[in-house]
Amino acid sequence: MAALPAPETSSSTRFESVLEAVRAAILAGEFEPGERLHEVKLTTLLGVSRTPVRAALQKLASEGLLDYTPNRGYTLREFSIDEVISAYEVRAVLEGLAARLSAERGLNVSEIGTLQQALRDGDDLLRNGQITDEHRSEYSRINAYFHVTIHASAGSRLLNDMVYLCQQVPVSSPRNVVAFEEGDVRRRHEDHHRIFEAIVGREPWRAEMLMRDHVASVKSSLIRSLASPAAVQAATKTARRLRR
Amino acid sequence: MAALPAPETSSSTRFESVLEAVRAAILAGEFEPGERLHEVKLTTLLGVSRTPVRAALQKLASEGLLDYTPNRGYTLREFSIDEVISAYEVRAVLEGLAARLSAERGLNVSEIGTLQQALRDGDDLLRNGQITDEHRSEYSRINAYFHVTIHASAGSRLLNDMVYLCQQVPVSSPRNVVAFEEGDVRRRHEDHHRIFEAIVGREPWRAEMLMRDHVASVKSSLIRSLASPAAVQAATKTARRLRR
DNA sequence: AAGCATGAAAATGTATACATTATCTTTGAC
DNA sequence: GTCAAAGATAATGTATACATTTTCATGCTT
Repeated sequence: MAALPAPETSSSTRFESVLEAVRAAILAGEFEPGERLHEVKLTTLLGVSRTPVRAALQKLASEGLLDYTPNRGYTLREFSIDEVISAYEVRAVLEGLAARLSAERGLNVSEIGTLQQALRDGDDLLRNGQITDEHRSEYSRINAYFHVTIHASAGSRLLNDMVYLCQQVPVSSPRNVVAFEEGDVRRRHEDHHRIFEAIVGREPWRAEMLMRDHVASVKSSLIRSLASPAAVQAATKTARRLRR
Repeated sequence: MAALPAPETSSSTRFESVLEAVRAAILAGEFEPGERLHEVKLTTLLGVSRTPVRAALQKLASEGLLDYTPNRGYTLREFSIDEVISAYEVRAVLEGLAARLSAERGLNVSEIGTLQQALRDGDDLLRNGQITDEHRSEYSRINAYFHVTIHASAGSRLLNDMVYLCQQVPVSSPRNVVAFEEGDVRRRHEDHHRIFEAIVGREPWRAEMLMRDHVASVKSSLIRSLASPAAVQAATKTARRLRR
């Protein structure tokens, strides 16, 4: 069936463990926006010395999650709705560029294989009428594979790093597809087919526009769900938790 | 005359001094691509302990200048021509987005003032026929003001951070305008006038396309100068030094 | 001679002590 | 009672010692 494995996640060094622990705590809403993250507190909380804690905080600041002021330490950034939305705008133009570059360079055999696999897996998953939460979560993984493959085929590390940064913005992670309605999922899967077509057909401009609109549509869904929280409550659940 | 002051540059903490010192050393070509940057060596070289050195190296890695592997330290990244070129592609779509967002939001009085000042200063500078290196360097500062103001008016910190990251890629910094031919400088200044017009006139799509092409043209100039190094030797000078 | 195991050297990871800066509390003056 | 100054407290910045890992050289085995 699905030949796309889940990504591995190991941490050997303490710095990495602390990094993930603090990141998880932040995303779980355990800090207020603007709140200071004291090194010593985290130290006692995590049972390690200040050294790996400092390194982790610096990394999180470079990812945009924390603010840093010399001699004053780190504070949790607050993300306004505007910033979350513009993060999608940024991601849209970046992924659009990735699709264009990919179409210009052309895909290699392995990349074509992965994309076709992702398309087939999606087809299979959406074949039957009903879509459960499990389906959505599974589709989320397939979706990630599709996009990551295209980013990689663009051949620009800078571009890759920046897409990663976009995904570090709370609420703008691709796993949020879980929160979308069934029609949205089907529509997006059809987008994938067309985008693949444009890239394989070496149509850079079309690939860029399709991908751009594809990602921007996530933004629209988000705005829609924020406008009517009762209608699609699942979508705002995470958002509210993070803004608390 | 020119009411646009130069940016200030102070460093209070040692971490910052080390950061700038190492960054300057890298940009001056004092390390080979792929070469390791040993903490202890930098320690003895700079007369500080490993702590600020480690912090500086981590920062430089987050900016994309260094690679990091746990337990194995930092190495200087090598930037292929392709990567430098695609950095311009990225910058083009990002600045294009900034112009679009700026046109959508509209400029405030202060921003309009700064942009008009930049345009006037450019007009004055380019009025007389001859353009010296001093003129280019002066125009470079005016150019930076124009672009930075538009980034800021887009109102997205993520976008700002990413444009900054693009500029950290060697050879792709805006100060490279210095290396351009006279016709290029004049052409770009005219671009500025049209971009300003589009933003003030609240034409998001036009603003985006103009800005995108404006930045992409820098890429074209770079490619041109790389193709015929004898013709525009100044442009490649920095590039060769950094790739050595 | 090639390859592998062993151990020494050196580099990075981590903890901790001390220095410097920021923050808070207290005290005094008005 | 309010404000300001001074000291106390606590936080971050830096240096250094120790732990762990990597790397390299040495010598052994085949």
